[in-house]
Amino acid sequence: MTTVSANAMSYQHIADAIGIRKPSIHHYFPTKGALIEALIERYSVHFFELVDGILASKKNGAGKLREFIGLFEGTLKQGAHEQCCAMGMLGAEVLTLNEAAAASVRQFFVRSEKRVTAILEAGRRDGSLRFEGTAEHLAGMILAMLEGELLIARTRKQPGHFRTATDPLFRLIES
Amino acid sequence: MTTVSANAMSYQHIADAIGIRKPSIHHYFPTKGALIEALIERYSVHFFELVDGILASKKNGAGKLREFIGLFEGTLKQGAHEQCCAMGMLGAEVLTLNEAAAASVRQFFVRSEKRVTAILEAGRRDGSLRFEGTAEHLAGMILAMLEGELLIARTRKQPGHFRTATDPLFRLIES
DNA sequence: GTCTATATAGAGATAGAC
DNA sequence: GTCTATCTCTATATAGAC
Repeated sequence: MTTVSANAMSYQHIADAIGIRKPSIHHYFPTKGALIEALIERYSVHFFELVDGILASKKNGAGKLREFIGLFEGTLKQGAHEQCCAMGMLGAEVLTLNEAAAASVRQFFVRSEKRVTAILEAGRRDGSLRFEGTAEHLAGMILAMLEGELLIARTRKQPGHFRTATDPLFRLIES
Repeated sequence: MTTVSANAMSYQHIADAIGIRKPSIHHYFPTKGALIEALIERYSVHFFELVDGILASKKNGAGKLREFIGLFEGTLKQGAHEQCCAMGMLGAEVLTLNEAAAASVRQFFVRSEKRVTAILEAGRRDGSLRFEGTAEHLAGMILAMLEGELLIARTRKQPGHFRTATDPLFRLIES
């Protein structure tokens, strides 16, 4: 199921993929809104488990930032479980989602920005990162860069584009 | 027509918006693929006219970069003709587009990256911008940041988020 | 918990009148 | 160039049997 958008994902696709019939899915997710909300919740929990693992590691700030960016790059790999960041996918469709789902997507980005802010502040404290201004604003920029590059990388034939587009960040802020 | 995705945009929506009936649209755009291709072409021509105007201006590189970023910020404004970057919208759906349309979207990003590269090189020459590494790679990062922030900004309630997430760039590369 | 059958709505698209 | 009428397909969703 190389799912590419919430709107493009249908009960029929899911039914075919897991080998049951369409109405059986409604037993678990009565409406599509409920299904998408569950998808967001599941992805979100998984993502922040990984991120909090990174935050708890012994690496310095720059190392944590590289690992965080690696999470995003990993979603582009052939055969990856998720072939794009589910939130970028849903963010693009946020205006078509119900209010609960839209709020969850918004929440995802707010929480992500907080985590990147924490990484940047750690890096500034331990001397591995150097930048002026608030960590929060720079975190917003980095998150935007990552979501945007996932989007752009999927349009490119060039596999290494993600790396060349995100590496310049380290030339700018790494000590 | 607050169009939010190519898949969400239907002949019916267009018909309602411009006051004719669905089949009349097929007279101009026989298939939806043709319609989307025309949309991409039109948007692309318009966008690069604006960008080339910026490139030809007397501003220094940093000024040109600010103007280029302003083009993206403008698409977020209430009542703007386009309420999101059409290419970001289509980029997110690129895997659902036909080959011709997908190639046009890819081409759009390639050409955009070239323009940003030119702006960065101009800025480095005139001394208004300072950065290490290739201008092309940094251009990839900036474009990713812009597309990603358009996406994220639409999920945020906070109107100033675009500005705070893109401003840090200038603290990093402006002389 | 999964199924068949079906309801309802909307999509893209075509035929043919005017 | 725009219309009415219609086709076909697919979508989400429900009822009710097993």
